[in-house]
Amino acid sequence: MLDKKYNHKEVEKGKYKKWLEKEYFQSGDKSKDPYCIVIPPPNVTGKLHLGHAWDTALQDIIIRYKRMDGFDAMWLPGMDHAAIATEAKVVAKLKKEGINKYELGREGFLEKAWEWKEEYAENIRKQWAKLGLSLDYRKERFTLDEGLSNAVKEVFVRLYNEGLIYRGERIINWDPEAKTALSNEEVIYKEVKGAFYHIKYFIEGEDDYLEIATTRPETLLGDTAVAVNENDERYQKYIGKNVILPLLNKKIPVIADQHADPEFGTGVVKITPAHDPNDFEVGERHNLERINILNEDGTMNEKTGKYQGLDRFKARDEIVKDLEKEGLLIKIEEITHNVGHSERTGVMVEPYLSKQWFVKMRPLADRILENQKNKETKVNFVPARYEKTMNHWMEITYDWCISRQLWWGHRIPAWYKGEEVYVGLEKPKGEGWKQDEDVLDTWFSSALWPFSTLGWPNETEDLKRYYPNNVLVTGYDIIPFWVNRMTFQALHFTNQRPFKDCLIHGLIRDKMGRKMSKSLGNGVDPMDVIDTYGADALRFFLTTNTAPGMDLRYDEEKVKSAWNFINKLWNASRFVLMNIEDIDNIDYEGKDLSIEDKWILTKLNETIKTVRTNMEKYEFNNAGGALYKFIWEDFCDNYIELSKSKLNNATTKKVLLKVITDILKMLHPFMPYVTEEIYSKLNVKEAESIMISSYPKYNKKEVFEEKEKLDKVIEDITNIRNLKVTNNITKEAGISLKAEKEVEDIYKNMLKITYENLNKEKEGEKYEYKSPYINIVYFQKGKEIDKNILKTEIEKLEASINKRKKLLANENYVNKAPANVVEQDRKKLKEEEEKLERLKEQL
RNA sequence: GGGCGAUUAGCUCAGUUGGUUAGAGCACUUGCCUUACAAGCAAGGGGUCGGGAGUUCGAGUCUCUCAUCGCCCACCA
Repeated sequence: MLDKKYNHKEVEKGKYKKWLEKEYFQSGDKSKDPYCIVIPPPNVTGKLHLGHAWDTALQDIIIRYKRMDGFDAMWLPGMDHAAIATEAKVVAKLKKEGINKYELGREGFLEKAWEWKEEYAENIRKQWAKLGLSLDYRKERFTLDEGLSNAVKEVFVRLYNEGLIYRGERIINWDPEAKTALSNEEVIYKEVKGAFYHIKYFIEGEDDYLEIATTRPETLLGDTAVAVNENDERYQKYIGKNVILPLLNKKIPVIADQHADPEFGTGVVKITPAHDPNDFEVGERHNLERINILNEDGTMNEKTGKYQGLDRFKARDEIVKDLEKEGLLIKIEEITHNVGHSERTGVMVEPYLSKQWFVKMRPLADRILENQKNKETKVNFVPARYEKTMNHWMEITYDWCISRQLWWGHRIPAWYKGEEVYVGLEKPKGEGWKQDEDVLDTWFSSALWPFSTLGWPNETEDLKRYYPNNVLVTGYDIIPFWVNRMTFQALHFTNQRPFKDCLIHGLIRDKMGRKMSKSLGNGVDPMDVIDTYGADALRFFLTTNTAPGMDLRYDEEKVKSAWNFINKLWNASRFVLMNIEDIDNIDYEGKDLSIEDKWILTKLNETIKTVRTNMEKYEFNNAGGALYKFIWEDFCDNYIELSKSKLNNATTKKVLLKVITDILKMLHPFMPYVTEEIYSKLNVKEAESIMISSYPKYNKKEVFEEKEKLDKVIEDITNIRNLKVTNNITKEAGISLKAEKEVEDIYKNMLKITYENLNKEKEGEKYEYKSPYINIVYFQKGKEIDKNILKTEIEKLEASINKRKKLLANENYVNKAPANVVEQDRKKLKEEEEKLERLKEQL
């Protein structure tokens, strides 16, 4: 028997371990159709947050549903080495211990990083277990493991040989804190206060000057030209002349270039090819020298004379001071503008000239855009609008900078000897080859995740069976980083989409709608929530409180509400278990079913249909809502109450058992622990675990037309209760009752009418309620009847009838609206008119 | 500047291809310790769907427009 109250800690205890021991999570039954999800690999940088809990709960719901529904369901776990993020953490940890990364050296550092990885991976597995995720751990992968590293190398080499990977000197986004290049996607633009510094650039040998505005005055040390637009009449006369670069007193030319916009600022632009992507292009066009003025750590380098060694911001201050001293500073105009920051370290990124490896994106992106036009082969986004996000990024894409000046990651498979470059899977033969020191962007390996985890480039059984994956579940913020890249790599290397569907969810926010972040300190640890309310309540909250693709606010009250729902389920189950001890099968006979049995079985089947439809559409909010309503209202409030007077009837008991079994099964993907606990206590069950039982199927034979009748009876009961409450009818009131035989007891039980008060006295005011199935009168002495309520109701009803009559008199409506809709209206009108009759009689 | 989303009850959110009287949870009112559950039961109150225009027999739902908020992208010398 169940305890009196639902206790999530007791319920969850030991279950996950048992599931693992029984190997329920394992895939591979070849007699079934395959269904595969690969987990978005969490970074081995720390704890899982609520966003992970949400993301994985969604996947677990899908995979458990599919497993119960007869698929060979495979959910592949794994983790991401998260190159820059992890390296930053390990560096910080070492720093605390007084160890410098560079003193440690590459090998020593990697050893520490692997130690870190093991520790955090184990922690993540523990959290997955707490959440109850049915992952097939035999398939677990790590982006840096041998197989995946081979896949990475293979892809790099092949793209290189196809001309889709190249090495070149470009302006990239430089993170001076992590001392590495970043991709455009890893740069976050934030609005900051800054200034336009207006500076005089004197014309060589003249008293005249050009006024130039810049937000980064320190870069003037790297200027190699000044540009104006050739159509700009103000400046045409200067083209071809030289200006004197302030502070350095160096001659640089005035050139004509379309980059200078006469409408913007003063119309004159300083050109710093080594520190601005646009200027870089101008430099290319005019063959200008590229002068890099920065060190890797963001300090000024040896080319900057007296400023050498100063931090870039300190140097800016000094330069502005010096300009002012020399009378070259015209004004400082304060502005707010968007400046790029590193996604990981948060520092301002520096556009920086550097030799890096790039993926040539245009052909790969076009492949996606082309493929998305084909309904049969495209990635189906849910909600569909997110396809636009992917397409948009693919339309504007830049070449992808993939090299990172880090140690933790896949080392670039390129070797150099003098001017020679060799790219291959292995070190080339011969002496003197030196491998590239850099590693690859972490997303380069995660882009291969859907197929590299299944064994690609080898033609493995798993790859044949589980690829493409059925669905990928992730947040919309990850589309540009990951979904896009998986898609073009998959199309390029496997000629298929990586997954058929892509279920997108939003971001988790705090109760006030703010993003959860460390700096705000508003983060919620899912493990704390599980401790307080249990994994089942957390999962139900996360997956049923929002429509697909929308953000979700974390609200403890709602988790509590989920807990209450589970407690309700618990108690309903308790009631059933208390009363079915002598039942050893659920094979009831159709002829033995009462009207209430038929009613609940019909409702059950309607619910199964709705739930299944919504599970297939990933609309778990609707599936959860339908279950909530069915369980609480139909089953608990009505069927259980109705069953209480029939507990000596074996059929009633069997129906109770049948319904609670199907309820548990349908809820299982949402709340695995509690459903398993209750299921284990059932007398009759098809499997030793609910996990491997079958998902309920819609059964047309158990849909009965008597359902309509009981719906009406229940409506009557509500109305009669309302009549009693609004008129203060007491227990002592006399009752006269006439009801249809089949439903008479239902009225009596639900209205708590006993023989004592039936026909007891028939004096006093009459309170009457009539319907097709019942005619009941309450007699209460010494009370005036408040007929106002009745009058209002009649007025309302009359208004509704008039409206409907008018509608049905409208030829346009009758001719154009679907027949069933019109028929519904006619039926409704008839009912309303009958009801009006009855009410008028009572007046 | 471009795109996307949101705007529905006091709060947080649903509302599927346009079709009865727009739903839920929490909060609120009233009455109940009825032996599955007081973290519960019963009965209620509360919104005209951001504003405006249009299409339609019929609009929360489709179109246009305006407003506010949020996100993404671009610009930012």
